[in-house]
Formats: sequence, structure tokens, C-alpha cells
Amino acid sequence: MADKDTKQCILETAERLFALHGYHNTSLRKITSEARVNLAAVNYHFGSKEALLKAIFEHHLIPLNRIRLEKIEAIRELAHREKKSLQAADIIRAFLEPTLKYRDNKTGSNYFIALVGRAMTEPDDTVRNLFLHYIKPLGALLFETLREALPDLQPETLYWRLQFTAGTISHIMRSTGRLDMVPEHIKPNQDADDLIEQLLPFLTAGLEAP
Amino acid sequence: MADKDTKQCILETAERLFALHGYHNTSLRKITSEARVNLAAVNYHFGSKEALLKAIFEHHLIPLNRIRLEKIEAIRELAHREKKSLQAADIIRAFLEPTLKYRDNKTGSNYFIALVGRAMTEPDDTVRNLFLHYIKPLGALLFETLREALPDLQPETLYWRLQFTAGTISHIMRSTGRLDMVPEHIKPNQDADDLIEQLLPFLTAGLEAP
DNA sequence: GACATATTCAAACATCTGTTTTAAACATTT
DNA sequence: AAATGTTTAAAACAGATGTTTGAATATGTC
Repeated sequence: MADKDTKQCILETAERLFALHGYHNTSLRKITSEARVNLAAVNYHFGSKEALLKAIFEHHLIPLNRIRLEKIEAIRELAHREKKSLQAADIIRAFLEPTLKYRDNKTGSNYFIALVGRAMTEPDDTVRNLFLHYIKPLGALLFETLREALPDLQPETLYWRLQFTAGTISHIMRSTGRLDMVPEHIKPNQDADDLIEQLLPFLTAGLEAP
Repeated sequence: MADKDTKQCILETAERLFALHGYHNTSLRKITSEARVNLAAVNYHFGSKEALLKAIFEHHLIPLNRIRLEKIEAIRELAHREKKSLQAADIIRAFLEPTLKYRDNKTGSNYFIALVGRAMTEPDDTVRNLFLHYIKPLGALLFETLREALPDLQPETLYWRLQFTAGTISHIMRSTGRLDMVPEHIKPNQDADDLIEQLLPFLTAGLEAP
């Protein structure tokens, strides 16, 4: 870590620590000591702790969001072009696949997805507002597109079901290791592909429920 | 607030502030100034900030958990006695109803449910471990009971679907006011009864999905 | 009333937080 | 080689945090 340049070191360490322990429970001293750089380096390179978080967000979320937007739009246009009806399962998959596979890539940024999963639930405005800024357009597109796929659903019902879906997905994103709360004797697979195959039937059935 | 006894004042104020802003973002000074008591009163009456949180948890969660356990057991026994098959919807309802209706009661402890919803996602061990201590037996019972209701499901699949369910429910519990992220023009109803009628079909369909 | 106990209060404590400062080291260009 | 801009380093700053202290006040008991 020490041989790479300081800025990148800070970025990667902060990303990991923010994801594991949350934004507020991670002090600049923890970051800099673990990254083996000087404390003042954060304020020098990024300006402030908040700006560091923003840098992390933009670094990952802008490209990730572009992929997700494109995939959803593609599904939509394909259905329009072929005059077929939009499938809720396809829409959800278009959102889930880039998200969960992002966690499995080897670029050393495996922790980012957990950080985003956390961002949604952070009680503090700093993190949540930053997150909302990037996610709102995607939420709106998802709503619109699902509205086409499920035209019989009341808008209020779709609103709720999208909320429920968001709750499920953020919960899964947040959890890096083992999920407590339920039995110990089960060792579930957490690979992106397996997880998607578990999530899709659950969410699709929920969204399409009578 | 000032006329009631100090201990109760602290308890209620802390409960509300913890629920609204999280455990770590709520300082003892915020609590005591809003409750109009002296700063030292918390440590005098409860011993520490953590012990205060524990007192809040025990005050609500022990009776609430007893109700939820009894309801689930009742559903189970009823099905056994009448030789009917257990319904996933009934089990989920037995859990949801006491939980969400707890939020609507007038005892002035409307904020507790949000606090519990938050507890699950807190990055810090203090809060999460405390919460897990109280919730684990209930999680185990839910797993067992749902296993009976859905005997065709692989245990791993049920594990995941219970996780997804937990994500949805905690997300809903956490949100006191309006949920951001999706369209502004929709004004959903948040009453316990309406919410349950929205949640039940979604979760049941998800759990029973092929 | 007088004593003992329980509670409140203001002040201080030690520690941690993000940030700033000042000087030194390094690199690059002139 | 001197000058300039960039990066690191140690120290200090100002503010917030949970907790403790010791005196003052209230409450209850004989």
C-alpha cells in the first residue's frame, strides 16, 4: 500500500473502512494510520472528510449508474421495438446484475457496494443526501419502467413495492460477511450469480403479487 | 416533560432522538438539554449511555417479543390441532401486526420501532449486538415455522428469503416520515393496517415463489 | 427540627474528533 | 544551481464527546 501514491492509498483505505464501520465511526486517524500516510494528507488531497467521501462516491457511482441506466433503457427499448411486453424480472435483473457483480470484481474496490448499501440507512444527512443525489434519477426510471411492466398495479402499490425492493437490496448490499439473526448451521453461497438467482424470484413474485 | 420524573423523561427523549438520528449521532448533551435535565443525570440514573440504550431496549422489546412469540406459536398450534397446513401469510402477519401496530399506539413510545429498525443496520457493535441478543430466538422460531409452512423450499433458499424479508421489514420500520428515492407526487398512507395489507402480499408471494 | 439518604447541579476531566499551521523535504522547471 | 511549486511531517488548535467530581439542594425518616 505504501508504494502506491498517497491519494490512491487514502481512497482505497477509506472506502474499505467506511464500508465496514460506517462514515462516522471511521476517523481520519484510523484511515491515515492504516494507509500509512500522514494525517494532514487527507485535508491536503481532498479538502475535507466529506469531500473524501464524495470522491469515493463519484469514482464508483457515476460509471456504475451509467451502466445500470443503459441496461434498463436497453430492456425498455427492446420491448418497444419488438412490441413485446416489459417483464418485471428483466428490469430487476438489469439493475441487480451490474450492482452485485461490481462487488465480485478484482479491482480492489469490493467494498464500495457495502458502502452504498449503508449510505441509504445512515442517519446523518451528509452521507444520505450525497447518496440520494446520485440514486434519485435511477429510482425514477425504475418506477417508470416498472409502471409499464405492471400496468394493472395502483401507483401507490407500486410505490410501496419498490420501497420494499429497495429495502431488500440495500440490506443485501450492506452485508459483507455472514448475516446474523438466522440459523448458524446454514452456510449460504454469496456469489453474485447465486445471489441474483435467489433474489430474482423473490422480488419478481413480490412485485407481481395479486 | 419537566414535571414527570427525571428518569422517565430521559428515557422518552433518548428513545425519540436515538430513533431519529441514530445512537452515535445523539449526544448525551442533546438528550439532557431537550429533556430539560442535568447532563450528569444520565450517568446517575442509568450508569452510562450504553446502559441507557439497553434500558430502552428492554423496556419495549421484552414485552413486544413475548407477544410476537405467542402469536406465532398460536398460529402453529392451531394448524397442528386442526390438521391444517401452516400458511406463510399467517406467520408473517403474526410477526408484522404486533410490530407495526406498536408504532401507532399512544403511549408516547411511537419512536421505538424506528429505533429497532435502525439497530439492525448500525455499523457499531454496541447497538447491533444488543439488538441481536433479543431478536435471535425470534428469528430461529420464524425460520422453523416457515420451514413447516414451505416444506418444498431448500433450507438455503428459505434462509435467503428470510434475509430478504428482514431487509424489507427493517427498512420499513426505520422510516418514520416520507421515504425518499422514489417519486414525489405520490402520497402513500403509512397507517399500520394499510402498510400490513401492502406488505403481506409482497412478502408472501416472495416467500412462496417457485 | 435533625439526621441520613437521594437527587440535582455546575464545573472540570480526559479523550477523541476534523482541521489548520508551520516548517521541512522533494520534485520540476528555469 | 536557484527558484518554484508540490508533497510530507509533526504539532497544535478548537470543539465535541462520555464520564466523574464535589458541593448544593431536595426528600424522606426518626
